Amino acid sequence: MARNGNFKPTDRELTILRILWDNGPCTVRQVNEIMSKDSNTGYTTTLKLMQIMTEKGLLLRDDSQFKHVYKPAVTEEKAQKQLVGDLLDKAFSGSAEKLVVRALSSKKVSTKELERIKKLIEEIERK
Amino acid sequence: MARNGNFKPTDRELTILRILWDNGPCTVRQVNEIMSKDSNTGYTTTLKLMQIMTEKGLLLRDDSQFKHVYKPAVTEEKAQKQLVGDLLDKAFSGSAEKLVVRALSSKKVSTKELERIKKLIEEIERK
DNA sequence: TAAAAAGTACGAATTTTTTCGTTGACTTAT
DNA sequence: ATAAGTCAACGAAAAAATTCGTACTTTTTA
Repeated sequence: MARNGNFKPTDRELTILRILWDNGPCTVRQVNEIMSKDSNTGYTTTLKLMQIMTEKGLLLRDDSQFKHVYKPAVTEEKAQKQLVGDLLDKAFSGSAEKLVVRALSSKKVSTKELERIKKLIEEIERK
Repeated sequence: MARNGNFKPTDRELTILRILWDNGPCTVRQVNEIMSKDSNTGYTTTLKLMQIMTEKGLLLRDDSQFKHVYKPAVTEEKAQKQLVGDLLDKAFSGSAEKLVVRALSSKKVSTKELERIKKLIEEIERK
């Protein structure tokens, strides 16, 4: 999917990407253990998921060793942009403002974060 | 789904919700016509989708007339909060700041919008 | 070095989503 | 009032996502 420009991971796939972004390249077992903290998942289930994700072009696999090591094929930044862009279109009719409003009101955001966001806005405005 | 607190519409379902939020209560035909502008969809396909959404608790149906009229069971605001919250957790490890950064950099945002967002931030800060 | 442990591949079952054909009920225009 | 058009119900099938059992391979360890 990443290959042909279509990046649309399912929930489960996003969970795995998240784990790999946070922890760096992992084996299936490592991913499975982290994932199982929240929702119990059989080892082979995780394996299959990651194999399919590799086929889709979402993950890259190093199979030169016995324990295959997987890593994301997409940077966190690129994926996040895509996901936000999608949500923007589908749920907010393209209004970034509304999305920001909801984001800021949906979770507690620290004063420091707010300050940084303001700075970002001012930076954008200068261009 | 909305019923048990789980609000997780599929893409297709979100498209339909979007149409109903924008246009107010609609018959299946109306929704189908709007949806078909982008992607051709058979009438019965749309019908089935909306029936299932009704079962799931995503839509409400008035079937007192021959032509059933559907409307969202969830307000746009509530749905948007949910969706942003979900994405926040799943793709941003809960960091609203990052999400906002991505949102502002993923689409062109007008100066006016940026100003309004700044105002919003200042408002939040005052509390 | 042989048994146990850990790993991958494969295939199949299950569930969910998406699609649409057919049928029969209700409305409208003739 | 009847033919043509519009609609909802239903069932079924295709496609996608999720799950896991089993078999086979490699590594570890006793």
